Amino acid sequence: MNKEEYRQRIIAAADRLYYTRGFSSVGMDQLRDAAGVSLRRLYQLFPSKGDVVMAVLRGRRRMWVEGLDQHVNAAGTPREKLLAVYGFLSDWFCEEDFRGCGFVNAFAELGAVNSDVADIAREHKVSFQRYLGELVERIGADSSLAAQLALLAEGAQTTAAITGQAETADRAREAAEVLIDAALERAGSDSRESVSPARATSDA
Amino acid sequence: MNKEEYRQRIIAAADRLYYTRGFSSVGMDQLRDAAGVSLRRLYQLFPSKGDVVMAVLRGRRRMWVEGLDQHVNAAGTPREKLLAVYGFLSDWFCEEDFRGCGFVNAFAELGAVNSDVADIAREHKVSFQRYLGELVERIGADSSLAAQLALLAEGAQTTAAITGQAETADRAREAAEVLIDAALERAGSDSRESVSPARATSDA
DNA sequence: AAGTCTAGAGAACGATCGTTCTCAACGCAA
DNA sequence: TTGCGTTGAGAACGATCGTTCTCTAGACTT
Repeated sequence: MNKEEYRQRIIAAADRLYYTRGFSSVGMDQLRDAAGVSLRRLYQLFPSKGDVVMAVLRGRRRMWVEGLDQHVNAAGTPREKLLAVYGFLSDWFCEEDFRGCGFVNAFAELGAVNSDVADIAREHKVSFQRYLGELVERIGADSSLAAQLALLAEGAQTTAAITGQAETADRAREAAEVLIDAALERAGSDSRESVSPARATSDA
Repeated sequence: MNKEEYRQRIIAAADRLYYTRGFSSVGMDQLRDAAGVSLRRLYQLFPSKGDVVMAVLRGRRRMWVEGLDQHVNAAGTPREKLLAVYGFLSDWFCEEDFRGCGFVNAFAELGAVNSDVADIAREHKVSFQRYLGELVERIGADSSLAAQLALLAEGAQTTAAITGQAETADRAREAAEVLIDAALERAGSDSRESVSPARATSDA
């Protein structure tokens, strides 16, 4: 077992503990036990708890991007790709230990006293909006649609976390369909003169 | 200065400290200094820190309801009342120490280890949805619209908190207008046969 | 085989936290 | 004035936390 494998073991254990109980509720001793490493090795690989926290958040960022890409790429049309975002959320919300967006939670708990945490949370949200912006561009709708769809996704995460209702993702998806169609209508009536309501998928 | 006045002083100081720095970052000593009371009196009025936290959250709940009511009641038509929700958010987001929804933050930091906190956060979100449900009922749209509008408001709060962009409230409002109009169209074409797109405000 | 380096187990340390206790000062009834 | 209850200021306590240190055992080099 090399250093990188130890790192991954620690990050995986820390991610689960921090996510389910909060950051300040989990001490280094508990992390050592859960990861099955010595305190010495833990501090050798991560000089401080803050380093563990940041490594966990970076890992979560990667997993989010991968999971999202996977769902979006599996969808066919650009419109379906946009809606696949909410399918991704739905799958996530159904996991038994789902407890909201890890970055929102980290920002809430540590953002005010740890600027690195605040920064990565902001980056995460901004890059998600950018991601949606690219998908929105492909269906030929105005970029403001991306911001609207991001709000739905964001709201779904916190609502599902607090109320525990995984179906929240479906409500977000339904709202997204309405917003997408409305944006496409607008785009259609802007470029030409006027266009029939539904069905306005752009090219791939 | 009677007991109730002391309580309010303590709650006000705790609210500001907890909201801006997080709950576990603020100790009872700092709270004592900020509130200008003795530790003895603090513990006399609030037997434990958890009691202060719950009192703060209950106070925030009251302030949220009052502020929301104020904005909504100032609006004329039912449709404007629904949109006033986002005006309320906009004003809030512009406050300099805005740091997101206090209940989301509390849930993120303490919800996993403090069921009272998780409960009040859930109650807060559910009652907001119910509130929107009543407003939605008045414009004659389907109740699913309330869930959609709640997601926008929820997403706006976390997005504005993390990115710092107060204009997020305006994006949410624009999306809300689209969703409201679409819901009214649906309601119209259900009860009658078909109806013109915009302008379908119901009676007061 | 001797010496050197590494690592595990966990004790120890210093800081901080929530909470309680001490003690002196004060208000007030008799 | 004397005695009694209450209060403020802050020391003290016990627990916990992040971090470091000690001690020992084993692996590896020559």
